[in-house]
Amino acid sequence: MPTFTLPKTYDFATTEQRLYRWWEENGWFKPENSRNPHGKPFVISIPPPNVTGVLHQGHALTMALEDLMIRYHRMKGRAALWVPGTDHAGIATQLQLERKLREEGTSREEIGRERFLQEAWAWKEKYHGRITEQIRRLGASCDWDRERFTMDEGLSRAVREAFVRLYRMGLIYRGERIVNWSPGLQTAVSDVEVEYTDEQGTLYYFKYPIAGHSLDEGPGQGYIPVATTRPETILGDTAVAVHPEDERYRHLIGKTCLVPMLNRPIPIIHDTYVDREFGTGALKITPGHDPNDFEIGQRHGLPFINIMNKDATLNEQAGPYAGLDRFEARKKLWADMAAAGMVIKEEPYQMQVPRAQRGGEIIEPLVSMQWWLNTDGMAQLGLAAVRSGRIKIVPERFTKVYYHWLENLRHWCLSRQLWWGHRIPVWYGPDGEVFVAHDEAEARAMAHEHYGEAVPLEQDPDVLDTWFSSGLWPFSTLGWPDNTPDLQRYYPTDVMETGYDILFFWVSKMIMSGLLYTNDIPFHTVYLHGLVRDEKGRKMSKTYGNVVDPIEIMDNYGTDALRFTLLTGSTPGNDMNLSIDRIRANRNFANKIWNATRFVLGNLPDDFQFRGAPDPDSLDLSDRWILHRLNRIIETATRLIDNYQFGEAGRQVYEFLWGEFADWYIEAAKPRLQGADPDPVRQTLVYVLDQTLRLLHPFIPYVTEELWQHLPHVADESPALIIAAWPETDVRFDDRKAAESFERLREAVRVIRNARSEYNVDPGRKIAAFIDAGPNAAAFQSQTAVLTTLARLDPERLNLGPAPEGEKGVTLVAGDISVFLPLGGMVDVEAELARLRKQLAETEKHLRGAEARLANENFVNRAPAHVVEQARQTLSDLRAQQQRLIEQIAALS
RNA sequence: GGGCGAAUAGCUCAGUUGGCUAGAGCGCUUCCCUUACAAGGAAGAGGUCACAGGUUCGAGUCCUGUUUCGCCCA
Repeated sequence: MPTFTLPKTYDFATTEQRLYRWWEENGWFKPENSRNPHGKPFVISIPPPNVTGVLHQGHALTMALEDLMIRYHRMKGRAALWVPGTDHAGIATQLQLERKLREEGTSREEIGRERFLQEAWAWKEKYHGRITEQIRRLGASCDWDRERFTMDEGLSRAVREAFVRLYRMGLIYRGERIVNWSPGLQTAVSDVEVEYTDEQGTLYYFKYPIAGHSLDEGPGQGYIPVATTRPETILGDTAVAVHPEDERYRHLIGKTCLVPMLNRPIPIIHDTYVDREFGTGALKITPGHDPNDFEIGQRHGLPFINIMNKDATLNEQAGPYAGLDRFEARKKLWADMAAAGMVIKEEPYQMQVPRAQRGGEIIEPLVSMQWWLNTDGMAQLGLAAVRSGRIKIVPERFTKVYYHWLENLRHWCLSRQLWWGHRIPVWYGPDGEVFVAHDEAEARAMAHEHYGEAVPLEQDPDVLDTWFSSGLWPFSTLGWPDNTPDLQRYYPTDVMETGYDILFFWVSKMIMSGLLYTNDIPFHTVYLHGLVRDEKGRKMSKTYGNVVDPIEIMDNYGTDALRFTLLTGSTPGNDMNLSIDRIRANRNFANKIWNATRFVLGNLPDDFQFRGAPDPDSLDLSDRWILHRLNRIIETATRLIDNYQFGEAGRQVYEFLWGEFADWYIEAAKPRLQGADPDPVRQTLVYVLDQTLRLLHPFIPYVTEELWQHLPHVADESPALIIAAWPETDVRFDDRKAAESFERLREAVRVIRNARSEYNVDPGRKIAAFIDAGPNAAAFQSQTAVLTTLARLDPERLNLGPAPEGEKGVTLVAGDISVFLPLGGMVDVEAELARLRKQLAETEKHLRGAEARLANENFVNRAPAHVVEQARQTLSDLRAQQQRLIEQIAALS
């Protein structure tokens, strides 16, 4: 009968690549080939992974979520477009490359900028394929013809255009301010690229000598006691500050101190910023090397002294300490001060140490000349877009975090002293005159205009922060600044899905720049997912060795298992712990679907004609039940996905397919397939399976597509599941009564199975049964074959009616159904009585609760009608059950 | 210091307009290689939903406070 055979287990390894290629070759990832090519688009821009990076679970989760949305909307008939691409990741990539150069015994300085960039592009070309290949493996249905790279010519033009516009709007300026300096990378980094870690440090207490006095005169006379965590910065002090109301030091205000070892005179000033409780209550002020001191310095007109070179060694301002590394200088200075009698004490101190997000080295605050973006106005735009509801953040609680961040946003340091990135479009004339232009030709023209003759120009050596270009991503990838057809059709995009950890880095910047350049929101919804941790909740890291490699998981368990685990194991905005056990379980789920399909296919004749939705008049009770349930699950899954409750949607369909379709409907179908008229059950099997595969496709695209290809279809059906229509409920199949009757039948089967197990009835043995189904008698009558199969009853000895008088056996009660199994000698009457009395007691307990609830007028009046109705139903069920139990006990006693 | 999240079965987690006798997977116990699937099937044990109050006819779900853990910001 079967037209072919499928292997016993699902072999994902031979399936995945083949299907992905097939989808892609047929152009089904392109919006132009959707069912409604001119319909409403649904667009996602991929969060571009680092072009030289490798796939980790965070990417896998991102891709799973975005592919789910894209596939769902594609099936719903939207022209779905997922724009893929990669990021040049300035710092990360440059770090990699410099490491490589070091291994080769050279350095970027040695080979020079031009060769370095050649190497960088070669490096990018080499690794670009790896990450995009890995994204493909995850089944990501993005339109590769539209792939972009942040340093493409087009996107680079967008970056220059954005910079020039901002400059001409007066929002970009060059200024000497305090920055976060990364000595290893020798570049400035922005505030968000600094992470603060709690570390055990030391608080150094020392004597700040007062000019004209001797240390021997003691505190308040000869010196003022000061504490610091970074003694080397003493060399850059330009004041000592005390609180104006601090009685201990008030008399010293206006006097002069001498910087230890340098003897540079500095004033003692007062400022309410000083915390009298902290340390000694007197604060050394180093405007050149501390952000807070910088502000105090500006307030008081203090000079700032830069004591450091770019590599964090001290410069000539540090006098005898010039040339020393910052930490050596700390040691040496402290030792010298001790020798000079200036040291008071050292205390262990828990401090927050600023470290580079990339690389982890200690960040050094220092003053330097950089390009800055005044974000004040943009921040207001970004705030308004979310406050007004034009942009929605899911989960909603992150809006508060977003607001707080934008409300306190400081100017953004745009320039990086790196080579890999977008060169800042600024040219300088011989006298330092600044020309900001789209390209060199324009700059020359401007310079010519300015000087009245051609002069040599020099371009700013720095590049822009990577996030400056990724901030343009949703529209630069569609062609901006040109008003391309893609930009017109697909912008604004719909959903920005990414990790909550880059809300500040990226999401906020896209919103601000989108509003500024395109005068529109870049997307209407921000969906934020959490971090993927190991199964014990630890952050995955190479040093811990607890990294669960997604590639390895896909090799061992298949892409669908990984995707389903990530999708159903996470809730929006919350971290998830990824466990292999769960992946294995979901691999088994794929196999279950596989085998359910094998069963269905194996029971279709060669000439089977699938007619789509079954004819309601031909249906049996079990068909009506499963079709009613299918309607409910379509409703639920659709609603949940529309509400971004992807995990719950997946779990619900899983339950439906395994717990209802496979465990019950297929089992109930077996006897009918051997019966006189198997066509209705075949039609229903195929129909429900087809619809369920559709519901699962966005979660587990491979196994569903593979199986769907084997299913029979109606004539005008789409060639592939990927572009097939998302299921819709069919009101003809809403049949609550049938569904409830079948639930009763399941209940009856369950109690019989339970009794068989309790009494150790041989699993193979077919037993007699008397089933009194009360109001469901007719429904049960139609299902005798199902009953006998599922409960392993002897068809000859199945009686749909009350139990015989006086026979020994087991009585089972479930609601208004009672079942009698004449197990004769196996039964201990006393034990039976005890069991029934126990069940009666339990029933009556619930009964009292149900009665009390309904006796409460407030409940009946205030609760919604369906809840009251439900309660009444429960009550009547419990009463029927009580009645049956009382009867049975009486019969046995 | 401010903000946010988590706390539910031995373990990992669901449970979103408050309406169940609180669910799943794994693990555990018993039985079954029944012609879709042993990556499986059947039955079962296991939970005062962190704690204390409150709102409500009704709280795992809402409010207040407390404890523990985690994250973000300063």
